[in-house]
Amino acid sequence: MSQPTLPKGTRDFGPQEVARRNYIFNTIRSVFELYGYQPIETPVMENLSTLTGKYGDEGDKLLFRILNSGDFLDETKKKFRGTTVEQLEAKDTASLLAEKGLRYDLTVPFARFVVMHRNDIVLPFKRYQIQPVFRADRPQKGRYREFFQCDADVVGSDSLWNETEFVQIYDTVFYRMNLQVIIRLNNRKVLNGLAQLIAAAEKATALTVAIDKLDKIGIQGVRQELIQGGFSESQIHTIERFFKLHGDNRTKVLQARELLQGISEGEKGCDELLEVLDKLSSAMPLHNKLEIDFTLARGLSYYTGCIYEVVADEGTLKSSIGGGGRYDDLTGIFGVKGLSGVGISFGADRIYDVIEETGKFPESALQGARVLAVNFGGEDETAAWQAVQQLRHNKISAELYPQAAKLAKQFKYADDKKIPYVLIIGEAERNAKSVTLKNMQTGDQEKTTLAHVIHLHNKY
RNA sequence: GUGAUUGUAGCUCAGUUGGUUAGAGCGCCAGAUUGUGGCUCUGGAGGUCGCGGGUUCGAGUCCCGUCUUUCACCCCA
Repeated sequence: MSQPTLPKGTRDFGPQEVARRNYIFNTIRSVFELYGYQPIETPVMENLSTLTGKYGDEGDKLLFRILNSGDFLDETKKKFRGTTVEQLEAKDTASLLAEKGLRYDLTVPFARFVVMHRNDIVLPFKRYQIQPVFRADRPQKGRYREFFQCDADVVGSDSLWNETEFVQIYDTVFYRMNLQVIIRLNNRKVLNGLAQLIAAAEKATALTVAIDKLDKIGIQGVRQELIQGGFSESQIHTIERFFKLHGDNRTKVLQARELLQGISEGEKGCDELLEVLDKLSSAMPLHNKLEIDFTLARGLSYYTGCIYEVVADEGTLKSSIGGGGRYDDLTGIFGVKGLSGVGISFGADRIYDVIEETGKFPESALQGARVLAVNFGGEDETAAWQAVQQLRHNKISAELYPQAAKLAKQFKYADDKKIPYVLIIGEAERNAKSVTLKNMQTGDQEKTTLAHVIHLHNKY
């Protein structure tokens, strides 16, 4: 087949899809800016050395690597002539083939940005970033190889006001999108405290990975997973007491704090959660559900404090449409110690899928000309073109049908493109110094003046 | 990366145990209607059956490979 195709997991976007995506981006952007975040952008590609080792072994496998340019292949062949496979494996041969990669998320490039521009930025630095990221994953429902993340992070502030405001940002964005979501909140210190409580600090990761699956594989599944992970019955019993805690958010945290008594890290995690809840209680009530959820773990290993996850409370997509958290020493990996960061991310493509499925895109997400002027050719054509210019001069988006085609064809064009008004200027109208305006939705049409048309449409 | 699954007209899909010239609906184009879209009627165009190989007298149909789609696992937005 000579038909062109797209790489696996990538998509084209037509005019309507772009309009709807812009609606999502604009909603998120306006809330970010409302909270004082400023935009930055970074390149789609980073040095591989910036990216590798930041996302765990699984993450490294999902990095897209960019083949080096030039005739390096021949050079490399010469360079390694006569060397054995064992010698090759001992060297960093990969970097000879690829030294650049596509970014995997926006957080690591942001950390790199902060380090490189540390003398130019004002701390605490609040930035947002809306750009595509790339993962060499197998595509499936809600999972793409190229997708947009919308991140807001603040670096250089330990204050829990940041954590508090991120809850509000999530709440506000989804409220503006008319979407019901559940904002889940936990704290890594609580999870670490739990691991210490059962004397399994070194297995903290295995522990969190297992209990993170609770809502997916159920209590029995988690038990299985924990048993396989080498946890004892009594350890598992303690773990289960944790995720069986119930009551309102405050009660749950207080109960957890009691269970973690004497484990200072765990107590601190609970105190942080309580502080965020307190701060929120003195603000306007949230529109969406906020749930303290001790089973929330999140994969990225660099989280150290509060962690967030957002799932839609409507539609069928079960995976998260947003997530984030606090990471102490984010920039440490790039040599600048002691800078703490906290941030959140919106998964724009998954949000799109949910809004699409629930039919909640507003009509205004459509865009295009409001008025089509029909083209009769000759002097009529000139008159229509002048009218179009008048409309544009008055900020009314308008277009002239580019040739004197059959009227039915021109009307069908307006119909197909959902242009709501058609302006008709023919010989009769020119003689009467008037125009005919047809409303494509109602089918009504009236003879009027161009000035009146402009007056009418400027009201919108 | 593991395990399934899909591919036939622009779109959604039929296509019998392998058997003439591969069909339908929608869409598209033209006409009925030379100043009016949606509704109706009439006619028309449009296919290397994902791609490559194999079996067979004969393959859309069976076999192998490959790409692609979708889904689950892993992991994640």
